[in-house]
Amino acid sequence: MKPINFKIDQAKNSMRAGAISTLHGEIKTPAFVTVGTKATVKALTPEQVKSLGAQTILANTYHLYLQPGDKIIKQAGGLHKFMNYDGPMFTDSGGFQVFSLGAAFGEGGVTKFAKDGGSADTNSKMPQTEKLAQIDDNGVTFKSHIDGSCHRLDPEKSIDIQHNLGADIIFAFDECTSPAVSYDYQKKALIRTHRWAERSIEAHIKNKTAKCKQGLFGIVQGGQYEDLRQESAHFLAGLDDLAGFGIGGSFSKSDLGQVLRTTTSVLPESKPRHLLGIGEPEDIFLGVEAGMDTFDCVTPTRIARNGTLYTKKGKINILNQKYKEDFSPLEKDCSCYTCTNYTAGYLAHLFRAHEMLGATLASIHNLHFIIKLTDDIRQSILDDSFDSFRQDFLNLYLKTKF
RNA sequence: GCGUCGGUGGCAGAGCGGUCAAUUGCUGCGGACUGUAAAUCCGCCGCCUUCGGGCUACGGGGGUUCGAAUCCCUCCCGGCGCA
Repeated sequence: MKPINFKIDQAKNSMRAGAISTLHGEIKTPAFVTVGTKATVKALTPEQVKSLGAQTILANTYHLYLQPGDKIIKQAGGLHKFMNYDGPMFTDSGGFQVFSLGAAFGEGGVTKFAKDGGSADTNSKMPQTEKLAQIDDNGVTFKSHIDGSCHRLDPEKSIDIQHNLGADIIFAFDECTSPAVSYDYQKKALIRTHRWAERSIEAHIKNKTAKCKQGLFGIVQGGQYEDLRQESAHFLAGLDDLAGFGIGGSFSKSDLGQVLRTTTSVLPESKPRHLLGIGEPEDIFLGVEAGMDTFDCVTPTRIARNGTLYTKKGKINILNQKYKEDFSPLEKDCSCYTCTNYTAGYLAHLFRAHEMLGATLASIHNLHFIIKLTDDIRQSILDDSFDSFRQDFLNLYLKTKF
């Protein structure tokens, strides 16, 4: 029996509405995957995560390996038991930390997205620091961001850790590249990631128990280059032991949709596709249209903790003066727990007072917003009304964004 | 009343002759955040500005000095001690 099954309920052009079934339940797609890096969705209990409509959580290999250690989580009975969450779970392989603690470390403004137009972002400077990750063809040497101790992660180690963690969907170890890197480097990294995918598979299928419980996804790389994306998708499509695909790495915002379409056109329709680390509302529309099934992103919860909230009319900053005396809900017609029980003025107070309930209420609202959006997108595919839904949503959302 | 210490930008609190429109923290006002190094980070925060600079400022007034938030005199206000 396969640990992961994917069925398509409705497909139109390249997009589809379907369901991924796992041993811990089903994920109706397209779906937003909440991020719970360290076995916790920051500021929320798993019960809150569930009750706001989330279907699944993604945790992180590198972070849990360092703290508390994958052995401890195995001893506790696995990730689900450890954090008291019985829904489907993903674990990322640690490939993103190759980037965030490597190329991007100490580089203010370097993100997965190349800045359109190439202007450097001077708004978020961080002190120049020695990189914490060094890559070679066999793996990555990390200096722990917690205590500076030295650690080695490679495909076998990453898969071993992910076996111990026990998520339903696990990812092959990959190199997430910086968008600033040259074509030649992207290609080099791509080839390395392919070798690592083969090694990840080998390590996975060797473990008979894990093989039956956990589905392994390979990760497509290639940066913003369509030919590299295609090459990568081709390669991974040929690996039968993969249960699905992650689309990783860096993009340029202006041609995200195009690059994704090029990629998915090569991937088999029968397997689920996860877009790693991307999840602004406008990106989800692009992704779904290009045939992506699931999306994880830290944005809803991170910006929530920093005081930014999604509304149908765009993002707002609750710290802005005008919300101090606004005693209506953030959004009048929002059905989330926060909006049905609290006012914008109360949230503004909590954030000004640095009260942690603010982070909780804001996270509930933002996750509800993005999850409801993906649910509505799914429904619009089933109803064959995706185009008009997208147009109505984005007209309102982007128009008042600034 | 005498003695003594002190009065600095919204607050706290540095500075004790030039490099001071004045360290720093907080508050205030904006902004950023895309597989979480993040309840974080970045700006701005006397007034005016064609962003070069200009103007008024460290309790009030007077003085010393080329130059004072910084030294002296005096007044006002506050803390403490003694009557």
